[in-house]
Amino acid sequence: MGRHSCCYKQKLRKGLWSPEEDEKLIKHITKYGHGCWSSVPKLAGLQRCGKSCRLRWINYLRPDLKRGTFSQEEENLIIELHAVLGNRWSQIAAQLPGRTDNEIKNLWNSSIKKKLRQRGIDPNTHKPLSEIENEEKNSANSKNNNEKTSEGSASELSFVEADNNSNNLDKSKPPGNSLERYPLLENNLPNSTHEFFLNRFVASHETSTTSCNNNKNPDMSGFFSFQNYGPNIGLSMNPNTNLFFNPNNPNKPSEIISDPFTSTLLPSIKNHPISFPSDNTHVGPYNVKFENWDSRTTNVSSTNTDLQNNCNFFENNNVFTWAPQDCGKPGKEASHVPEDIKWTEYLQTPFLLGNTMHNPGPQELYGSENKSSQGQFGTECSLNAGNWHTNQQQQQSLQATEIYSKHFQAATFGEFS
DNA sequence: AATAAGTTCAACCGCGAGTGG
DNA sequence: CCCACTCGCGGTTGAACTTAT
Repeated sequence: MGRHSCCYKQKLRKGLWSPEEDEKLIKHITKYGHGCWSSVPKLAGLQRCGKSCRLRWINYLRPDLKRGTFSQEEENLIIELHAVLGNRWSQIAAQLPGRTDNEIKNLWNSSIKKKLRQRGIDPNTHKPLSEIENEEKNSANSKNNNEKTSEGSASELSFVEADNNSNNLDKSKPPGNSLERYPLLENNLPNSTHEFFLNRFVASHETSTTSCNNNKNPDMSGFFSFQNYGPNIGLSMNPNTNLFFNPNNPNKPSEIISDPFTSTLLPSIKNHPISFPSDNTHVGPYNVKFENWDSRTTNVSSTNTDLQNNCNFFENNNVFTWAPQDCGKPGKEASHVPEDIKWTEYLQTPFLLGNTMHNPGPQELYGSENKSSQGQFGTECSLNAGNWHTNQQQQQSLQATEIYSKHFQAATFGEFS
């Protein structure tokens, strides 16, 4: 592991975080918010650079992290999303509440890739490996031919080639031959399948961030039809991964997708009526009392009407963005548009996902193994250095949806305050 | 028991985007 | 437009851990 140049200049600490450092960071952020990350280490009394603090918080200390082993449903979802989004880990992570992009990326590289290859599926293109080999042969042939004629035609083959080289992954394009894998889109596909996906994403993003009364429909239906995968990988044939589908009509977009805020209350919220937890269980590595997390997260008396009437509900209440409380630059804060909430966050907020993923049992969610020092998702980890009390039984009894509805409640109704 | 090989995952690196002066 | 700064992202690294020999 290297060292940030800023760390090097300032002779800052690097490497693994000690419990003492974690404690300092948590205390600081829970009390003051992170503000400008660059100022956090100084204010928190840490010999780290702001970047390192940010990373530590986002990937490890955040209270809404799930941790533990990935469930089969989560893996399936990752595979499906990867087929659409490619290596856009942050967007994939946005679909999996409590998971970080880093975590998902690691899982992909260490586990899922291997599994797919074992099943004869190319993890980059999500096509059968045999098909890839054929295409490579054809590509080689056509390349020889094209060299004699013209260059630069954006062919499917060149796309596959690019995808096969992860270093050259074109982030603007989802991988693979979409027509084959997204049959529902056949009638809708524009000239470029990749553009189609991108446009959908961009449109939905813009829609959600610019106008809540906009009825643009980020139609995601038909994205997933992974006939290539075997049953053990369990993809879209899994009825529980109907993330983007209207369960009554898979060919039509869900009401949730079409208009998350104007027409009706989020159906998933309806289906998962909020009930306050009797305990104060959190999923992060520490049990944290939020004293002054963010002015927008506390003292919020929110109702369903708020959700309906205020399209900026999440933004105003900062439920998911953990935005800075004070960014040191007054102008910036004054005109602070809360951190950009991606379409994915609108659409697949935890309670939405809870409705789309079946509720896996605790064993399924977290696995039964006790990963010694990795058991960081205990609910009652003391802030005492080196004394991380875990209560995995209690933790494991929480299902994903419960966990996240709790956090939603907590953030919305001031549970942490 | 010792060691090599393989795996996991926390953390770093470098880049690009956004923003303000 | 340029520059400085911050933030966030994806790729990569390497220490710690696990498994195989």
